[in-house]
Amino acid sequence: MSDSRRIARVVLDTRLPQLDRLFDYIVPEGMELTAGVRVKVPLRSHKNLAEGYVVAVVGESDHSGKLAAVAEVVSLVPVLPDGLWQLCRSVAARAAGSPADILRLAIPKRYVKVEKDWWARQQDPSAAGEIYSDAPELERHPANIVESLLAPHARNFLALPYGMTATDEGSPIPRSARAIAHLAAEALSQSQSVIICVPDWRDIEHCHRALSDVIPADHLVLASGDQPPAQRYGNYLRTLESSPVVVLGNRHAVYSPASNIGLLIVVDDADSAHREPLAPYPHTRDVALARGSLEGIPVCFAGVSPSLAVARWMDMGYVLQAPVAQTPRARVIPSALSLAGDTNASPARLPSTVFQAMKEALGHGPVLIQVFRAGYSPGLSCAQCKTRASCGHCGGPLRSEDGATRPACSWCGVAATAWHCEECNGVVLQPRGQGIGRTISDLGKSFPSIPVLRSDGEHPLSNVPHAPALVIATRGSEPVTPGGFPLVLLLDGASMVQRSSLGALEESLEAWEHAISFAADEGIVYVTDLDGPPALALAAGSWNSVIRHELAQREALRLPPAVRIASLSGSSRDVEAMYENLKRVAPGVDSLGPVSTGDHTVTLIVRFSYSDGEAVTRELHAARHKLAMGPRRNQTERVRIVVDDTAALDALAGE
DNA sequence: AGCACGCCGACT
DNA sequence: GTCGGCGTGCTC
Repeated sequence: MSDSRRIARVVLDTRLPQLDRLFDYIVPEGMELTAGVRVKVPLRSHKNLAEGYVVAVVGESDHSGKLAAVAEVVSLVPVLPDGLWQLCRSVAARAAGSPADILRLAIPKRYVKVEKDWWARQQDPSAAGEIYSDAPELERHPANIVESLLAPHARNFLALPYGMTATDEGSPIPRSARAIAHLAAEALSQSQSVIICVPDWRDIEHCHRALSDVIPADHLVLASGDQPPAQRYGNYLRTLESSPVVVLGNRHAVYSPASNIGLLIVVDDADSAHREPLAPYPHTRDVALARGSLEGIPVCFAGVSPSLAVARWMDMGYVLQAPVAQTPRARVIPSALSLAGDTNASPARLPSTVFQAMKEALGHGPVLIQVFRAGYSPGLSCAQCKTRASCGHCGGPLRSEDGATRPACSWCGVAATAWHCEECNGVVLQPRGQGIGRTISDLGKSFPSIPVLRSDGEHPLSNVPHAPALVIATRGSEPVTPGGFPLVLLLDGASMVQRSSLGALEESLEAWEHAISFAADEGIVYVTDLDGPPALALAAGSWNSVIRHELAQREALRLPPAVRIASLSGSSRDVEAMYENLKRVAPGVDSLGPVSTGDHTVTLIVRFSYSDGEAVTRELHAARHKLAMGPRRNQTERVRIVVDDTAALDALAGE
């Protein structure tokens, strides 16, 4: 028999590292099957079927043993095109993980009914969508910018404008969203697809409104992790069609298999929502670059200011800064939070100038108050000895949500009923530090006739009317208002930027600039409790010197993004052994730690250069494989490996 | 993960 | 004699 036989190479949809390779199966005579389709295949026994995807159909197998046959084609839809498969392999390799884990992020769960409807529509030629011809009256980016952004293999940073504008229907949207929408429309008018990855649903909402003005509905597709799964699958199927689309979504959208992609846009890549929370934790920024180089797709990072990583790439000439016109930015004034003894302090303990400005602004519009985090105070401590209060259950920090309810642990949520201090046996808790919530409740009392609107992660507001109100929002949850806020208050600046986290500066910067961009053009922004270079940079609207300084420091200290890292956690012996192996394949690596992270486990952070990246991640992947294959007397994996794990660095740096 | 294969203790 | 424990290894 021979040349006529077909062999399907299958990647299994499994979480097991030991099955992380391709398996060959005979395609039974007469079975309809192409590369990219979902299949069921026998594994080890003939009644045990595993799901997988056909990666290729070939004539020969290099497997010496006997081949089993594909048991079933789940559906004929080629949900895993070759380009996506190559991308998943590349991303997995970089993170020392399995392609199957990336596939699970990229391809949504199948919905039979949705797929049947879509399939029927595909077979019906009369239902074909119109060809998109030209965008209506675009506020055009200068042609040379568009040209350089859309050039094959281009990598750019696009500085987005500040301030608010409105859709055709009059709902307020940030100018940045409109700038992105118009860029997408330009590419679509050249029959090219565009992928836009934004951090969260709020940005999706803004961009969607902006896009709806310039893109026909049947060329606009949402690809977001938090939409209903059936709808997500339907949208995924739409992107498999050949007509160009604009795909708007969160970090999952970066994998979208849209055809003829002309531009891949990553918005606000400093936002932590771009870091995938599932193993192997790929970052949209890295996936985008991998895709750019694999497929020759131009990549554009966009934001009101660049992330550290992008700033570094610009320094290296790896990413170019797209030239854009200067846009108006609200006036930013840093001011110190008044202390209790300050005679000029307002009732809300704000400097009297700020208080006066609020009074004035509240005469004709809403005032936005950005707070660092939810909750009444940043933590509780023993009233007697001032030791930080921790949970008797798990040792996590105790918090009191609004100052009135019983304190609870912010890690495990257990209420602290009969709390007593570990140090001095005191039983009285008091708020630690200033407590933003207190400032806010004081503010509320100072303006008794003004309504207070709250917006946080759990109860977000997307729009507030342009009417007097105190709008209190946690960072990232700020609503917009028509024309922008006449006054914005950024509270608690120092504690935001002084956290020990490696991302503190970057995240602070992004949160502040975001809030500033929601202000009116003629608006004023006060930042409380912040001084030094960040305050100057915020006032001047230029972070250049602060970012350069930070990058130089990271370079000197050998910290990301100047180097790459991986964390190894497990028994001291296993971790050390793995580290020694790594040093053999890449002599340039060095380490931080090990530090003890729980009973009998230590965490070691391995630092390696970008040029060693391939060797190091390959070795880590092999080590993971070996661990899975080895004896399993202890159910849990013996060493936990996380590549580019900056959270581990934070945990190591300060408790 | 499952599931088969394999090599020691108690059973009709 | 063989039924079945779970320790070890492999899955096209």
